[in-house]
Amino acid sequence: MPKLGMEPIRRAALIDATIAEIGATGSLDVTVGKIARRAGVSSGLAHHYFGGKEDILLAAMRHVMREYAREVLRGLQHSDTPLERVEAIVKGSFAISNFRADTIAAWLNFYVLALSSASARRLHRIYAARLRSNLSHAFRPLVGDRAEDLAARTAALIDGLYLHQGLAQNTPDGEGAMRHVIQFVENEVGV
Amino acid sequence: MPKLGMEPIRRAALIDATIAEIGATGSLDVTVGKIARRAGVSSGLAHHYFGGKEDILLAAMRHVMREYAREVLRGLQHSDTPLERVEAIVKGSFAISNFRADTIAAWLNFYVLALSSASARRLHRIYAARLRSNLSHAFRPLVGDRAEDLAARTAALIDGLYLHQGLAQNTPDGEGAMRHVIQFVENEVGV
Amino acid sequence: MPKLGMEPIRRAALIDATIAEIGATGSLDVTVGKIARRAGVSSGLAHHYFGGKEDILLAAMRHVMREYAREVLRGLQHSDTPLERVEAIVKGSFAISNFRADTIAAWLNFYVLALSSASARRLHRIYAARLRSNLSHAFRPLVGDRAEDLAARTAALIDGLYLHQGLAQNTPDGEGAMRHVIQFVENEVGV
Amino acid sequence: MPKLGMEPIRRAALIDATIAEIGATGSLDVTVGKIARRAGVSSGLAHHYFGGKEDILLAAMRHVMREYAREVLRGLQHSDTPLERVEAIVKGSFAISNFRADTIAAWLNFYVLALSSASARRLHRIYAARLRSNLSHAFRPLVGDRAEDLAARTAALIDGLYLHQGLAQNTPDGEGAMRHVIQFVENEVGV
DNA sequence: AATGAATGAGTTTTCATTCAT
DNA sequence: GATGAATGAAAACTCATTCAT
Repeated sequence: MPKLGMEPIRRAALIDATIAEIGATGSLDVTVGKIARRAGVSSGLAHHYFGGKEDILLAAMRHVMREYAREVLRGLQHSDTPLERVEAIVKGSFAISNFRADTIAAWLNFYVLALSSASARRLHRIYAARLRSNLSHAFRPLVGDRAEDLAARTAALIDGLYLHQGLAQNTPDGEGAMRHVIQFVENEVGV
Repeated sequence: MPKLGMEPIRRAALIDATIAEIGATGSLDVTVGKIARRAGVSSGLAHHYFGGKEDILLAAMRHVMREYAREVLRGLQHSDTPLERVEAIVKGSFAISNFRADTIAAWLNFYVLALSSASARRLHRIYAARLRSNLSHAFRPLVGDRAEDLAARTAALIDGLYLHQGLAQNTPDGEGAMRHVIQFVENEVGV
Repeated sequence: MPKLGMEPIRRAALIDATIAEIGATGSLDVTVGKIARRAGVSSGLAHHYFGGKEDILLAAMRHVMREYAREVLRGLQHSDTPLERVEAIVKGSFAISNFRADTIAAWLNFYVLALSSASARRLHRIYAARLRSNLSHAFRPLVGDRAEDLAARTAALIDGLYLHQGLAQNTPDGEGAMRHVIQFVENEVGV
Repeated sequence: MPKLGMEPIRRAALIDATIAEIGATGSLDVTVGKIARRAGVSSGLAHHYFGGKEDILLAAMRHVMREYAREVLRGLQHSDTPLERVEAIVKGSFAISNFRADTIAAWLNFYVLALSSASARRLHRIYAARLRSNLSHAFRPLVGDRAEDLAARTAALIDGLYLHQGLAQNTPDGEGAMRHVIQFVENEVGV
């Protein structure tokens, strides 16, 4: 007899398994079968819940993005000055909850998937726009019209550091990456 | 005697076709058959010359990297001051010869491939080390001990802009990306 | 729940089809697709159950060897004198259950496969050692120290007759082959 | 300018290379390209001289069989008594000129090829008939009407020992195999 | 709900064979 | 005569997806 309310548990398990699997192989050439096995369910069930492989991948990315958004939000709620707001966004990007080898691999693969998949592209645009907008608003009181420009550069730097950390031989160094960005920001806003 | 000296011609055609094909699909899920067809040869020939799919991909990336290195070198030869040297490296990264949609897609896919393929990783390390070293040398007369650090940040910014440009809806804007980096650099070295 | 317990049925069907296919072509240049079709399943399923072509081939041979061992065992259980034991082993080798054109073709191809495949060689060694040991034990009460030597010669004669029968134009004549060996044995032990 | 009289040299080199290649891989899954390379010529030339792969294989086997026939003939010419004649045939079968790992692998593969290839079968029949006839003639003065039967058994034993020696772990022991057969023969004819 | 049996399309890879030069 | 460039058919193998139970 099927237990009631299993669905959310299964979905979560499959999403976690997906990220773990991407982290383990380093690519999206991950089989639904392996994801399902890692989640302790059958491959059929994975399809049943998500529809298809791409949907599983996107659900996993949505989860990662949600975690990231939550982290940033938490930071913003404790920020009073504009500079603190900027730093909260940056810190959220490199908080350990997102900045694990698994998650970084998922992000990078997702970026590249956005080149070929329309739905991934759509999802990516949402994320990118929100990050840009967050940064822009935070920067405006500090640099006025340069805010847009600075937000773009900051976002690029963040993503570039993700790339480098993802490809580095040692464990991702969130602290170090964060300092890079904050130093850059402080230099730009002239603290 | 058979047509002699076809090999370099075929190899070049296959490499070009590979980059074009990656650009067209946006991913490395590109079939040897399609690459070969685009190059006007049979799939068998592609294997004959390169050995296998991964070898074709790596050969294509080596070609792209060589083009990039050539571009940077050309710039460095016309540079007299340290700042000019930095700018030459940056300009090389965004010169139209590398900074086309095709090539950017290849670069991004290559970065992600380095997560899962040992030979891609090896190749990537060589490229990354050279870029870092070039920037570091150029920065040293300007900022002394901060050179290493600044080189890392600059490299990350460059790669981040690649990522953003690759995912932007419009044609890649090398000029704009370049200005971003140069502005960043000038701000950091305090011109 | 899906149809359960299909696995043993499919495996048996695939093994039978493999032997039939080898018999039909006379070689191991048999495609997984053809085997699968003959077994009434898809080629994917054959891989699913066995892993790969070589595994299918080896599973088929293990089946043939098991049948042979069973036949010999049955004979031995009804044997009281040493000579009867020898004859039981010989009869088992040429019993109709093994000595059909199909099976002979499989054996011969298997022998030759053992020249190039380590796992086939391993399997062959097991079979050869068991046959030798069975014969040796049976011969010892009859010829003492000559048992080893005689076992080797008998085994060679059996395999040689397999070869000849396999290549003969008419249907394999197990009876005739058997008589050859038994006559040889009786002559050697001096009955 | 092509040297005159190169053809026989090329053919011989290709035949030797074929046997060596079969010995090295232990199977007939030998590529024309490898054979040609080993012989120091192009794959095109191999086809030019022999027509196709099967023709190369058959030419190699014809060569092996010719060597064997020569060996036997030489032995027969020095034989005076019937028993000496039998022994000459047996010795020829295990003379080092045929009984090398390479050659044995070729023989065994050839036997199995005869199951699926009509021309190999034809060739095999010629060889088998000749061996049988040689043995039969030699046996007749010794055992009269049992000659046919004894020839068949002797031929089977010879081939069985080939099989066993080909699959043994150590270097082929022609001497030992020969003794096995001669002992068998002497026992049968009652020396 | 959940399984896992089953499919079959799609991809890489290998090679005998052909042929222009 | 001789080359080796080029082809393309054939085969193994993988995997997303479907579906009966």
